[in-house]
Amino acid sequence: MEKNKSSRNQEQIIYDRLFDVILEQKLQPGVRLVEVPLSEIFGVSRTVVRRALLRLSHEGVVEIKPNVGASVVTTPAEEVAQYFEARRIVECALIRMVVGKLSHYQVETLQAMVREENRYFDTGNRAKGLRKSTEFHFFIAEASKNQPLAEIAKQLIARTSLIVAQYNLSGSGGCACVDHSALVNVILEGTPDEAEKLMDVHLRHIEESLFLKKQDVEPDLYALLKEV
Amino acid sequence: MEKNKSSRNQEQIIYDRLFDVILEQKLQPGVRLVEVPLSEIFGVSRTVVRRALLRLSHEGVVEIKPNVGASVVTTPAEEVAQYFEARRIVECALIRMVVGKLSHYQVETLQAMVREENRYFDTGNRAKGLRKSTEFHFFIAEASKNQPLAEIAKQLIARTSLIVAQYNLSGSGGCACVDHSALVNVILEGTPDEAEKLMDVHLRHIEESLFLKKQDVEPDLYALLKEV
DNA sequence: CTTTAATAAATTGTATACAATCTAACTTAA
DNA sequence: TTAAGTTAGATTGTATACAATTTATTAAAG
Repeated sequence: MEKNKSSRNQEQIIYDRLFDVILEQKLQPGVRLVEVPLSEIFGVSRTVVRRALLRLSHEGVVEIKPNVGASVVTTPAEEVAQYFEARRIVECALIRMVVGKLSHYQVETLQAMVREENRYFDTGNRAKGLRKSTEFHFFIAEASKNQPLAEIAKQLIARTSLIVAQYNLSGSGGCACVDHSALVNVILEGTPDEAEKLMDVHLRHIEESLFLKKQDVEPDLYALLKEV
Repeated sequence: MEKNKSSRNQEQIIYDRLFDVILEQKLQPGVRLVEVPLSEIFGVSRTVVRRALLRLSHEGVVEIKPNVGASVVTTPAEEVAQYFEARRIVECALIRMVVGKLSHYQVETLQAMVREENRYFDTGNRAKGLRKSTEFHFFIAEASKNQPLAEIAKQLIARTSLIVAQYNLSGSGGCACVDHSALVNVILEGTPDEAEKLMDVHLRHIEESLFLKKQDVEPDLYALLKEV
C-alpha cells in the first residue's frame, strides 16, 4: 500500500503547486492564502496545508503574519536592491564555477530553454516566458554541483521573480532574453571573468528595467487622485 | 492579557533554545530530538514543538526523516567542501561591503567579542569560544545592512559550525581566533581586496584544520579493528 | 548460538474539536 | 454624516485523539 507515500507527497504537491502558480504570476503578491479553501481543494486537513505554507514562508515565497495568515510575499521598494545585490553575488559566483564545464547535453538543454523562452515571449505569453527565464537560472545553479549554493540561488531567484511580478506589472519586455543567449555562449567559450561580467550586467539590466516601470506607476496614482 | 503572546513566543523560545544548545555543541550532530520529551520540557503540545523543529530543519540545523523524526543534522564528508565554498563566497562579499563602514561603536563591539572569545579559549571553554566565534561572523553579516544576504550567511555559518562540531571533536585549537583580530584591523584600515583575501584565508584555515583532524581519526579506527 | 519471524512499545503523521484572535458589518450616539 | 462601540462571522492557533509507521523485544526455528 502507498497510503503513507500519497499523504506525505500531499504536502509536496501543495508546495509545488503553490510555488508554480505563484511564480507564473497567477497569484499576485499580496494575495491571501486561506487554509480551509486550500485544504478542501487538495482534499487534506489544514494540518498538511499549514506545513506547506510554513515551508513556503521559510523559503521567502509566502509571508505569514501571526493571527492573520499567509499571503504571497510583497517586497518593500527599499529592500528590492538588497535582493538583487545578493543575487548578483551568488549567481556571479555560480557562473564562474560553470564556465567551460558543461557537458554537450547540458549546453543543448540550455539552448533549448532559451528557444522555448523566446517562443513564449514572441507569442505574448509573458507569464510562461518569465517562468522559463527563472528555470534557465535554476539550471545554471544546479549545474554548479554545489547543492547548498544552488539552493540559496533558487530562493533568491524565486524572490526576485516575485519582485518582478510586483513592480513590473505592465506587459512589456523587461526580460532581456537576448542576454540568455549570450550567457550560454560565454559559458561555452568564454573566460570566468567575462561570464561574471555578463551575468552582472544581465541582472542589473533586469533591476533597472524594473525600477523604471515602478516610477511609471506611482505618478499615475497621484494623477488619478487629483482628477476626481 | 498576554496569553497569545506567550504561546506564540513559545515556538520562538523552543527554536532559540535548541539553536543555542546545538551551536554550543551540547547536542552533538546525530542526536535525536523526540517530540514528546521536548513538549513536556517546554510545557506545550507537540504541535508547537513540531513547528519549531520544522523551522530548524528548513534552516539546515536539524534533519527530519519521514516517519523517523528529527535529529541534529550530520553532514557527509563529501559535502563539507561545498558548504565552505558557499560560505567563502558569501562572507567574502560581506566583508567587502563592511570595510571602512563601521561606526566606532561597532568596531569596539567587535574587539570586545574577540577578547571574550580569546578568554573562553584560554580558560579551556571551547564550546563557548566557538559560539562566540560564530557570533563574530554573525555580527559582520548583520553590519552589511543587506538583510537577505545576512540571513543566508547566518545559515551557512551555523551549518559549518555544526560541521566543526562533527569533524573536529578533539579539544585542541582549530579556532584560529588570531585571525579575528586581524579581520577587525583590516575592516578598520584595509582595502576591500585585502579584507576579502584575509577572510578567504581565514575560512580556508578553518576548513583545513578540520580535515586534518578527520584524517587523524580514521586511521585510529583501522588500528583499533586490527588489534582485536 | 545465530538468524528469522512475530509481537509489543514507542514515535511520528493526520484530522478534528475547541479556544483565541482578527475582520467586517451593524448599531448607536454625537 | 461621521465616529466610535459592539456584535457576528471568519480565520488562525493549540491541544488532543487516533491512525500509520518504525523500532525494540521476544519467541521460535535452523
